[in-house]
Amino acid sequence: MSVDHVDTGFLETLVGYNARRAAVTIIEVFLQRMAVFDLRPVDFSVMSLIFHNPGITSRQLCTTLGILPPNLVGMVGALEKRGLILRERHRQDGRAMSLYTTDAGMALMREAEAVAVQLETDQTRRLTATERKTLIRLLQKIYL
Amino acid sequence: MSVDHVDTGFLETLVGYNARRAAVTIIEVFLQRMAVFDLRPVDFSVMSLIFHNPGITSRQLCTTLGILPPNLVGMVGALEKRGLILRERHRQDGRAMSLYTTDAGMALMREAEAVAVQLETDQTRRLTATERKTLIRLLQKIYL
DNA sequence: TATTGTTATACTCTATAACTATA
DNA sequence: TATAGTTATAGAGTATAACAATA
Repeated sequence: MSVDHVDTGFLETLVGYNARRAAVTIIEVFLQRMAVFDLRPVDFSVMSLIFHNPGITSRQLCTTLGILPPNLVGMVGALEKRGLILRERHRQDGRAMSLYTTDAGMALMREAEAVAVQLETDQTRRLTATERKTLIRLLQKIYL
Repeated sequence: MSVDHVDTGFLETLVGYNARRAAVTIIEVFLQRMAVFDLRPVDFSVMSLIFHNPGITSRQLCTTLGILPPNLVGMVGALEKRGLILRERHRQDGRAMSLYTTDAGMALMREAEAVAVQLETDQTRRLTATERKTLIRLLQKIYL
């Protein structure tokens, strides 16, 4: 026998379940709208951090975003190949690489971040401005 | 040059970014504490839905949890092999499989859900009971 | 003709080990 | 001796195509 209505009552009492479902829902739309920039969420995060933190190192990117170094190499390489970022040897530490957005990278990110802000508005359309602020504050109380 | 302090200001204005970070933080602890039951988050969700919806079909599980049918087969097969669930041919629809938790499965889920509830309390310890309720309500406004 | 479940398989994402260059 | 970056590779997670059985 199947069931008429699936009872998700218990799972919906869990913050982890709800946070994951909400994140997945937003990421789906993110993927669609960022396809024009050929940026996955992780590429967007990496570009945004380099954009707002010129000279940030690969290690700092990994620590901030929870990416493992071997998995960042390919991403940064691809972004450099596309002419969106530059890699320079760090001036004080010859082991590290300093990352910068190129003019093309900056132009792309200005557009991409505007799309992200619009997407944010659309995806939280059922929330008031106050509720959206509250939601973000409560989420940060969990992971920060 | 590296940067002294990484500015994550822009990313932190995005609900999607915050929801994902919060979800990942909770899931990390979930993995640790559910290891004793040998249940990943997806296994827990599947077991919980079968537990609270006896007779639910594979198709209903897939639709509810956003899992693709080919990827559910192995999970259900493993849970059956462990003696936690039973699979029966659906009585009205010979194509479908009805799923039920065994006594062992029910006993396991009573324990596992108690651990999930405790984990919930621990992970949201910086939130008041009201804030936790608000957080869940706002997240559901996004994905439901 | 459509749907449920299944198999096989490809693709992506994430994780581990080991190496180099530098500190 | 430790750290930043890199390479190669393994493992986990997710996706598509095609099929049998049933509706």
